[in-house]
Amino acid sequence: MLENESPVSTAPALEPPKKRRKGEETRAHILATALELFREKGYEETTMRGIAEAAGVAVGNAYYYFKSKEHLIQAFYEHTHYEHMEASREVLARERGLRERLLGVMRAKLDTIMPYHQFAGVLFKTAADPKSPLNPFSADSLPIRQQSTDLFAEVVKGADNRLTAELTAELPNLLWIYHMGIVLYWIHDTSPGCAKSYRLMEYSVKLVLRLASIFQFPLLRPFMKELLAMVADLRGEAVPAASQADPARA
Amino acid sequence: MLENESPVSTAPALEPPKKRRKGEETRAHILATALELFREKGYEETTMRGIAEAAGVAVGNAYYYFKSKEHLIQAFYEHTHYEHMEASREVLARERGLRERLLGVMRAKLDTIMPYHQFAGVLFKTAADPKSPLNPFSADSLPIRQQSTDLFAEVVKGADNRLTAELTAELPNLLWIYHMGIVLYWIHDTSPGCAKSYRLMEYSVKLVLRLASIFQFPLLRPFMKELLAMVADLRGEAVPAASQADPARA
DNA sequence: GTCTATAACCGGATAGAC
DNA sequence: GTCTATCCGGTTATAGAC
Repeated sequence: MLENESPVSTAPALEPPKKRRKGEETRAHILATALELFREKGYEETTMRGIAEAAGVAVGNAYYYFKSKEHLIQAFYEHTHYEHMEASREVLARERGLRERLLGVMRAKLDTIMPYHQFAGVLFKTAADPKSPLNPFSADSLPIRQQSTDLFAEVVKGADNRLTAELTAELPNLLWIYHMGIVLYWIHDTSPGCAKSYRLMEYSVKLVLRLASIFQFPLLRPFMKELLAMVADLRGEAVPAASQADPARA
Repeated sequence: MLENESPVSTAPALEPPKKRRKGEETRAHILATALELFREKGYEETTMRGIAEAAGVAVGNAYYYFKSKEHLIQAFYEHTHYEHMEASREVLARERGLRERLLGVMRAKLDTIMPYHQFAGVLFKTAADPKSPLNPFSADSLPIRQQSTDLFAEVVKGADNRLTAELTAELPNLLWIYHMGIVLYWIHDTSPGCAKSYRLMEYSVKLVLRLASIFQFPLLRPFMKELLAMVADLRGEAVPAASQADPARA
């Protein structure tokens, strides 16, 4: 025991510990091959046998790295998520106006997912199942959902606009939902280049911000407070999760 | 030729033409058995072989009546749709206020789908795929979608409230989308008795109507016109369909 | 046109040997 | 970590009976 394990806090070597390296490569290679085939032939038409063969591995090996065909999608989903975070970073560093920031982040979202439009339906198909780990509300998806929500928080916080505290607090969640709605529209959008989705996005950003400012009118404040209270109530506990069931009454 | 065919416009007999009758019964029996099994064990766990066996028919026969396992869901979907139409009829005959009418119709919607909450996820899963005939925007779903939209038109038209003409024209489509959103929330709702979905529905109905009346203010009319124009633009041509491709430039 | 029975195909998923 | 063999279930095909 206690051989030369725990390479965690050693020097930032260019070469990661010899262990793990091979596996990571195989994993990445299988994923890349799969995504390529998905783009070429679509999701349903691509078989796990086909992926394994094209990647030069055995079927069982593909399953060693990805628990199921759907999990390949999850990996893809994470992939575009990080691309989006990256693209958003630039926008947020550049823009100070709330409108420009939100617009930029939303445009970046559509831009990063566009190459996958043809098999986006499958993504959403599996994501729509409440029992699927791919479901954006699931515990498995929490890290990514949290990052996305934080991103929208950053959109709001870094802007020079003034908003009420209540709205600032709830807006990130509302924007996350809003962006899911846009993606949902995009999935069903058959217009050339998904031009309609872009138009919807641009218009609705304007709309959202106009609504936000309208509801700042003192006359409408109680209205907004009620709305935000409702939203807060209806959010939360997406999945009971399998963690220890605490029998203590809260 | 021209034997005693075309029983179409004869007397409204209680007994339909002897042909077809048996088949309809078998079909209904298979569907009922399938839905029962779905409710008992869930969709994935129910096999076509199991359905056939429980219904006392051969597998091939089940496929004779339903092109695929998914098509059983479509049949179920139509089933609850008609139940909803039925339940709504009563409400609309009784109520005259727009709020009460919309509330009643929406409540009826949730009530009719509640018994199927546990496998509703699968329904939506298949429905979310743009390529699936189950997709609510597909050509296959057009009849039902049309009926639903007409139902919402009836909600608005039969009410004693005054709304602008533009709003009255577009509201049915908007309400249809709105009701899909509520159903989407419901699918992911794990609260006891889906209480949250009912709360969301009741609150959002109030919200929708308040919004509608707010946007009638003369000051906000241009805002609303712009919004409605956008909605009209972004709606339409869901699926290119396989009908004759007319090469003439419009 | 409705139905049975049975075998086969295909592809996602798993078991267990190396 | 990687492989081969196998299972399982949706789906199809066939061939025939009422």
